[in-house]
Amino acid sequence: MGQYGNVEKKRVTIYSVAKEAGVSLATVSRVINESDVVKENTKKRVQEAIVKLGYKPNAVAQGLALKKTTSIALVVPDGSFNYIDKVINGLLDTAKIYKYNIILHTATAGINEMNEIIDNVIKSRADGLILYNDAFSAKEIETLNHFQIPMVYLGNKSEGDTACCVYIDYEKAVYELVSRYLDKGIDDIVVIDDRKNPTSIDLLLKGASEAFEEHGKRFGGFVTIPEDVHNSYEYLSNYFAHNRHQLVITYRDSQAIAVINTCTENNIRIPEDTEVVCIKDSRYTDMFRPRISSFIVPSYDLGALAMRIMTKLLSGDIVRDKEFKLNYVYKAKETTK
Amino acid sequence: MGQYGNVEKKRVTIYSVAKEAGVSLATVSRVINESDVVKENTKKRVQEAIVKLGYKPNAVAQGLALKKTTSIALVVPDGSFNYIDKVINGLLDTAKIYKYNIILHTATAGINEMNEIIDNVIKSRADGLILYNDAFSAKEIETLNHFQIPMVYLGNKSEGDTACCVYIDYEKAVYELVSRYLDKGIDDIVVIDDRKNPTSIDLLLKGASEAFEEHGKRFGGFVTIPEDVHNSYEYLSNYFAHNRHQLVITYRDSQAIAVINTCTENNIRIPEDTEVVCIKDSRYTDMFRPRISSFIVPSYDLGALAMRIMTKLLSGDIVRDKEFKLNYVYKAKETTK
DNA sequence: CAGAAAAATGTAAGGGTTTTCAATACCGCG
DNA sequence: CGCGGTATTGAAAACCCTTACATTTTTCTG
Repeated sequence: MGQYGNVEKKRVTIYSVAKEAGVSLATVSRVINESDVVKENTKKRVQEAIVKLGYKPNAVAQGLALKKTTSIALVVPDGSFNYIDKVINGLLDTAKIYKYNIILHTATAGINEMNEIIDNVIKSRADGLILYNDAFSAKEIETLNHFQIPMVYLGNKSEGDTACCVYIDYEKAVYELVSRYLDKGIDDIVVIDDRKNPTSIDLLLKGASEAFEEHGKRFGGFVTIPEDVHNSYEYLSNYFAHNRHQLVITYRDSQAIAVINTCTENNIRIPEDTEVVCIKDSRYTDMFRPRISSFIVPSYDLGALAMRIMTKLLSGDIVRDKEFKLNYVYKAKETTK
Repeated sequence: MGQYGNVEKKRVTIYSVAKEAGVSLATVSRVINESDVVKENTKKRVQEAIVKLGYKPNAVAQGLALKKTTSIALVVPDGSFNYIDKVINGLLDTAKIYKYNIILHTATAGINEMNEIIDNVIKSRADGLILYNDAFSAKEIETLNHFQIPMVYLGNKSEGDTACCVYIDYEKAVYELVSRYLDKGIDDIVVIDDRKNPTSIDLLLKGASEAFEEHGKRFGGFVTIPEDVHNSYEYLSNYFAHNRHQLVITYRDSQAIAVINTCTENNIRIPEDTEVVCIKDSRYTDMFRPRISSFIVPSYDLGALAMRIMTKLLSGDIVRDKEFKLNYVYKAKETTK
């Protein structure tokens, strides 16, 4: 059985084209690769042969010859598509421009599948690896640093200082937000601490802590969703049915919605009694009622930039900066006063 | 520059292993591929050499030799990740089991990028193509049928009858739903007709029409969002601020939310004045308030099955059925009486 | 128009596997 | 011990390309 089922037509290779055009295969190769040494006349003949035979270069053979595959592996947390939508779009659009293919992998955060993925990346000879790591622990990520694979961390700071990273400075965002509230004398502030997204959440906690410290106070306000809790919505519901706070900060829209729903159901008015801020905006933060106050995050750019950096890395360019922080904008809506 | 940056260690290939183990490369190949003709003793020696050298087979070379890449291309509509989350999960999990890699492509519905994608698929020698096609027009899909690529349509019926398809029988779902309402004497029913998802929407319209016809009535109730409308939320808002209906059927959660928000803002009570049903459930249909009545759709299974079928296709098994319809369950929540 | 330089093209050696077919090693038996 | 046969192993072609280097053709100079 040949490629593509039982098609029995003989394959058309660079040889067929060469024969058809009456040149050597080297010349055909040069035409394909847009080398400018080929005479205009010959080039035309070859191109006609290519069209006539419907020849398409075999990327696998090219990959073998060139020792690169123009494909890069993308690893995202299992079940994350609903919130990394735009990131992936940015990534894919940029990949398309540079003719890279994206091989998609998911890893369940918590279960250390990194070794398995690395294995695959090495076998498949992907040229590089982009890791969307807002849900992976330092330990999981550490696994990656043993390998000499061009890598970009996307969505968070890289701990091992070898790889590039592009992310939003959530630490600063939260710092500014919390400071503002502390200035107003509001200090009953909690951060929803979802242990399934440790790296990102740690930034939030850090930002909040700093702000508190600077105001001579100690930050202790986190609601920790234990790692083994399956239904975090239920967990939060349960908590907020019995606890009140002045300001609740969440990372994901779904958590903000859980908090808001629960408060409303328990006659806690939003924003009068409790204010809620979601760190990352999503298409739903604006569709939900009340509209959820959040930071507006350039997700598309995040993905696009990560891919751009990857291409630079792969083309051998020296990438001087290791950390790329993208800006965010705070947008107060209806869940804050 | 070698594979993976400036690592200068000589590559370890099947030759290195052969040398290390004192056998020929053919034997190493046999060990790798778990051929059972190799003597136990030799096999052990080879395996030790593999471990010692850290050898990983080069999938590119294998691909060339075997004329297959164990990778399959997945095409999804641009910007669809927020709603095909689970489908992709099912697909990837299954792909992992069968050791297939997924190459991810997006195509903007409406702009005919299929040719470009086909080109890529052929160049990259992906073994097959899975098309999530709830947003592609028949014309776009037609392009694909010219090529002898093993293909599975996911999320919708295939028009060209060559390829397999796995989908939810939305037509029947809507038929049943509408019939139920008509039986109750409710006939001011509209379907949100988003021209950006023609194939799926057409099924809805068909299902509704049938039900009406059977009741001796003519169905004319669609609110068509023109293709050139960017912000469909706004469009729907505008419409529902000035029009009332007894039952509104939408395909996506975001459309249902738009309708509900607008109705509420215009003092149209839900579900008392207007009922709303969303065809596909999502994590948000249950988080939104009021909870949105919807069909519960086995999205994960949809993806998993598509991939399973693909593996069957590729292993040369005869796939007798062409159409795989998956079941759905209707779940009345708070937007219906 | 010869000869040198430049331009265009061709030859052949990889790149790392799989697999067919041939060669060798090993077995049991007479 | 020799033979037929089977179990292992090896040699080499094939998969389809790129590219350094060699060769041929073209162009230019005097």
